[in-house]
Amino acid sequence: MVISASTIEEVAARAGVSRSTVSRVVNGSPAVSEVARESVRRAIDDLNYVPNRAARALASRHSQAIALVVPEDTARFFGDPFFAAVVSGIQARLASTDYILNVILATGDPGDKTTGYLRSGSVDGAIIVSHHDNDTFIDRIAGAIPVVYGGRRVRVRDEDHVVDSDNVGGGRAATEHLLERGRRRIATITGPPSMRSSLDRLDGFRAVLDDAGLAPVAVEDGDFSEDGGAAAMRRILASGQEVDAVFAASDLMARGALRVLRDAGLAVPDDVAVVGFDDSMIAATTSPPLTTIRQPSRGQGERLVEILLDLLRGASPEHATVMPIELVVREST
Amino acid sequence: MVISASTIEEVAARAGVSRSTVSRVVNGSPAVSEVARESVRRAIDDLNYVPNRAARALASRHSQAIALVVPEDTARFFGDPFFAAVVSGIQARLASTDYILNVILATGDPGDKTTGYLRSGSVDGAIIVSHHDNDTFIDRIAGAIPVVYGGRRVRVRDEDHVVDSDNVGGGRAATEHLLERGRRRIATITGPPSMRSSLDRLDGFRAVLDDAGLAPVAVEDGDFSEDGGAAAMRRILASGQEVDAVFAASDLMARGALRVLRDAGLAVPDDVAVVGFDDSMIAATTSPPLTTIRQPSRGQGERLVEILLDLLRGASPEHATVMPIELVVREST
DNA sequence: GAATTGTGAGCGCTCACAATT
DNA sequence: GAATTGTGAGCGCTCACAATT
Repeated sequence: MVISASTIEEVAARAGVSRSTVSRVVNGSPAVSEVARESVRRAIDDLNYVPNRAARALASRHSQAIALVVPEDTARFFGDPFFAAVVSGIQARLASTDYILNVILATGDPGDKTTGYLRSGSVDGAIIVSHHDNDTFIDRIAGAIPVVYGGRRVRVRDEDHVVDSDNVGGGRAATEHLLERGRRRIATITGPPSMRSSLDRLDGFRAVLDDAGLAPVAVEDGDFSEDGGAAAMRRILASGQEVDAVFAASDLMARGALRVLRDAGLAVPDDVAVVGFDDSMIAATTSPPLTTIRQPSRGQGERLVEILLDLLRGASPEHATVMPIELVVREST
Repeated sequence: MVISASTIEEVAARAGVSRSTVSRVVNGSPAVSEVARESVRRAIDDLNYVPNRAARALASRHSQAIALVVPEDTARFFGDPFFAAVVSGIQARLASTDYILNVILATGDPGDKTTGYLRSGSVDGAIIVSHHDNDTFIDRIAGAIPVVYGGRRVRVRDEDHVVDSDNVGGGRAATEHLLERGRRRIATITGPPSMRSSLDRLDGFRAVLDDAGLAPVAVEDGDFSEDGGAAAMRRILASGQEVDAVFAASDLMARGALRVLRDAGLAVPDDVAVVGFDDSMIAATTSPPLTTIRQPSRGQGERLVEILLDLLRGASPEHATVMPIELVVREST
């Protein structure tokens, strides 16, 4: 049963006041008498009035909505608990504001429909996560509304507003930990090279091995997915090289690797030590529980919102925020 | 660099035509000369013009957006590959239309902000998935815009438009399969009782056992999550009862159960057979690969869109669509 | 008369300012 | 003069209809 919506004029008529007074009540202006406010409130209840958002946006030039743009494969976005944590941080920080969150899935090249939507005033700003090097449509969005990026872009630009984790530091910490455990034949499973976080974690990994005078046993792309991690692990084993440790650049890929190691009859950590990245919800429930690099995913979501809110109110937040990482030792190393 | 948007009047002036002609070109009307069309196109390009969606919505009374409303815990929504499949079906079916998808996370009681947004003309209709019995805000949405439900509500209402799987049939098929395998001491791990799909799958399970003159060894709530499934399996084992089979009402819960069984030193399927539900992406990669009930999750997403599109164009689609299920036998039974 | 184009009104709000108490 | 209220214009489109070729 869809009831047609009532308008501000109808509410005004019923309450015996003008359009303006209704608008003031709806928007919480203090410049309204108690009597008028009460009468408007009653009329709003009686008529089940909800302000028309398109009209409000047109007049005020603000939509009070922000978009979370996800240029990622749906299965990957949903499959990775890292995103769940970021999103819940975003939602939590937004709860106390008047902004509503609008999740826009922009798999592959989203085309003019999605790009146009984001440029058309439907949202006041956007948070873009899990972006890839070849996502050119992003520039068209950033040319129209304020944008904050979760993770630096592959081509880093100083004018971007970015909330990133210390991925290089995380790659370093994971690798140093493996060296401390006495491992010397270390492989890594990376994220896709189209993402800065993949490159940074790999850089940290390589730097530490370099300093130790070692070379990686293998560098395999696991595409940040569980199946990709499993496939990468299989390739590493199939190459016939000896391996005593693996740094997987996400917990999900690490879980895939653990599965393959178990199926191959290799013990973790006795034969092969494994370090993940994220410390997502799944890290504690793999078998064995996963040593990993914690990044504050939820906090990253909150920070993304804070930067965007600053931008929307015309402030000048810092361009690059780097969240600290931390090694969490469990039983896989 | 945010550039302020140009308007239809500016495009008209530059192209040397009226506002109306620009509108016709933008909206693909055939009643425009080639010359005018070309000149408008150039002006649009030059000015980087994108129609203001709020103005369009206000004038046309259509937003060309539909919402996917998810009254579900963020971690659960993201963690379950079933939703990923439904969402990708929705996106796929929507790709060929002018509608944009707006994912709205409505965890817990979403409050007036979200409800108001959905009632305010921001979207033309809504698809609601993973709804629970106590989600009262749903009625307020359904009173304002057309709504299609993914899954029947706990209180089934004939006037609702619903796309559902044959959950009772799925529960039956899973249980019959276990009986055929010679199992007699069968437990079930259910979804939350606030969801119709949980109740239906349990009904199918009970009916088949009843017909066979058997009683369930245990009925434990696993909350449709992997950890919930693991905890439920632990409770079943701790009860000390003999169990030779488990029907878990989702693949994710089944995976949790498999983990607990392995840790308890029980072999699957030799000691305990396990059937899941969904045939989601993870079913084939558990160890052992999971026997499960396939529901066409992606197809369900597509169908949800089709029903809603019918509603939006004023047609009268059928109220209840039931998607068929199918037993998929792998190695866990 | 058919094809193309433009005009006027209106969608439902906000916001500046004037008017009223 | 301060507190409260209302008026007019305008946000950027669409849509019916009239005007033009």
